[in-house]
Parts: sequence; structure tokens; C-alpha cells
Amino acid sequence: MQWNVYSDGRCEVKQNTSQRDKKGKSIIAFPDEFVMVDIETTGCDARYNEIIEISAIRIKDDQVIDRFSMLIRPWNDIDPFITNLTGITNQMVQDAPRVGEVIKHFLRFIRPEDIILGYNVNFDINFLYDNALSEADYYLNNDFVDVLRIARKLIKNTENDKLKTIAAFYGISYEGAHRGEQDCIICLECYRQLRSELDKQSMSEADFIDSFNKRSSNGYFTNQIRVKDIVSDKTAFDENHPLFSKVCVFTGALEKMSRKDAMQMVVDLGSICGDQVTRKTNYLVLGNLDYVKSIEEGKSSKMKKAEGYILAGQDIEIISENVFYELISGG
DNA sequence: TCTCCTCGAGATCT
DNA sequence: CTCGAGGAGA
Repeated sequence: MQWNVYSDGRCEVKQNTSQRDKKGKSIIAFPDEFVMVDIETTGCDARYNEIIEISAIRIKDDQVIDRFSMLIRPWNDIDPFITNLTGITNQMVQDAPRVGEVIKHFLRFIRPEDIILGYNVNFDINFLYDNALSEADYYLNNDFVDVLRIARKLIKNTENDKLKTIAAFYGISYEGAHRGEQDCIICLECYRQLRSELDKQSMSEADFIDSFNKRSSNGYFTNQIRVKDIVSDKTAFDENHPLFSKVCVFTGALEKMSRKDAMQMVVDLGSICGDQVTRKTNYLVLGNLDYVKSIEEGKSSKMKKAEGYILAGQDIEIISENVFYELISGG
């Protein structure tokens, strides 16, 4: 909580700036022209910490066409932890301009219609938004693309999704990282690799973008995987496969793959996925339900329904994830 | 089958 | 914060 303290002793809670209601949207896009941005700061909290470096590079049609990089002299000393992390010392910034001057230069570099890219770029946007408003009376409202979100969706087998890890995954040098300009270049290289990853996974950019934008008109997430969204491009199937023409329904979270991937395997075998358990259901595949608090006795509604049908003599089997994989592989 | 809603897990930037 | 689940009700 921050306070405004007046000379007559009055004080009041500082205006809630955390709304940032003119801020641009986080979008998923692959624009032909954009500005890659990275800042260095004295800490992680935009309310209490200061920007000490702003860097940006403008890319058009995969070419760097303009650059911006300036150090800033903060009002407070730079903590040794930050100097150790970034290599930026108090001495390096002693003749640098204040944030007000630098942000005004930056606002001349960036154009209102530019799309900003960066890694976890919401962090940078928040600092820039607050300083643009307080120092230049300007609302920074550019939409932005977070390369982290793209990486999270596309890269599954790394231990985490830090920029360092994604760079290593693609063999991109991390030399000179934690300085603005170099981080822009590293992020740009990762972005290029991630974009080409779509081809490797034979996915169109439009489909990839769609997978993020499954929001209903009121803005709520409706990210449910629906049976009708899972189609097979295969035309011939092995009719002797144990799952052929069987109806499979999933409940709970699978441990070894996403439900969507599992459903894709099912339809690629010529089987049918169901959204809910019915008399036509043949297999109910049991994922992990532990984390679902609303579930009583560890059983989802699909399980209870299936058990009811089994008691009534229907041909339904409730199977574990592992048994499901055995069935998939034809065993 | 669609809309609206709730919940838990797991992060990233300096 | 974002994302991936499940559920009630129409």
C-alpha cells in the first residue's frame, strides 16, 4: 500500500494505479513489423522499483531496421544484487539521463500502432506504462505479444520456460544476457525458432492463434476440448484394432499427455470420442481427479454415470490411463 | 451442445 | 497472471 503525504499532515491512499486501464491487450500474432523490447530495473515490482535501461529493436520482414538503447540514472542506488545480475553499476549510470528524458526518447522511437514483443513482456509493459504516464503524461496502449506464452504452448519437454532455457533448447547463445539489447536479440532468435516450430509441428499460424483465442463473447475462458474439434485426416483405418469404432470418454487429467492429444490418437484409430457418458460409451478413461475439489468420494459425474450403466448391464469399461495406452498400442 | 462459472496448479520478469 | 480441467443449467 502506498500513501500520498501532504505538507499539512494529511495522508491518503495513493490512487490505485494497478488498474492500468488504457493498457494494450496481450495478443498472439506474428506481425511482419514489430518492436522487440526489454528493460532492466532495480527490482521486480513496478510500484517500488525503477527502470535503469530501456532497449528496443524494430524488425520489419525479418530485418532489424532500427535500434534504441539507453541507460537511466535512478533516484536510488542500484542494489548489488542487480549489479551482479545485469552488470550495470552505479558508476555506469552516473552521467545517464533520468527516466523522464529517456522515456520521452523511447516514446518517439515507438509508434502508437506498433506491436511490442518481449519475453514475459507484461513485466516491461507495466514499468513503461507507469513511467510514460507519470513522466510524459502519455498512455502507452500498444498491444503486445508475449513470446513466453508462445514458448509455453509449443515447447513441452524443457524443465521450465525461462528465456535462458528456451535459448539453450535452440542452441542460442546466452552470452551477455540481462542487458537490454542482448536480451532483445536472444528473444528475437527464440521467436524466430518458435515460429518455425509451427512448420515442424505442421500447424498453421492461424490454427495456433485460434487455440489461444477460444473465448466466448463475454470474455470467459471456454477452453474445453470438444469432440467436434477433434477430427482425423486419415481415411482408412485398421478395422481389427481393439478400439476401432468404439466410443471413448475421458474424465480427469491424464498424466502422460494432454486430453486433446489422447483424443487425437483415438480418432486417428477410427474410434469415436464422446463428451459425456451415454449408453453408447464403451470405455471411460480415468485420469487424475485428485485436484478437483468439487468431486465427492473421488468420483466425477462421468464415473458415477458409467457405474450406473454398468450395474444396468451396459457394455462399458472403466479403464486406467495405462490400460488405455495398452489398448491404443493394439494390445 | 452451448453459455456461464469455479477451481487448482504452476510460473516469469529484475 | 495464464491455462487446463469439470460442472450446472438451459
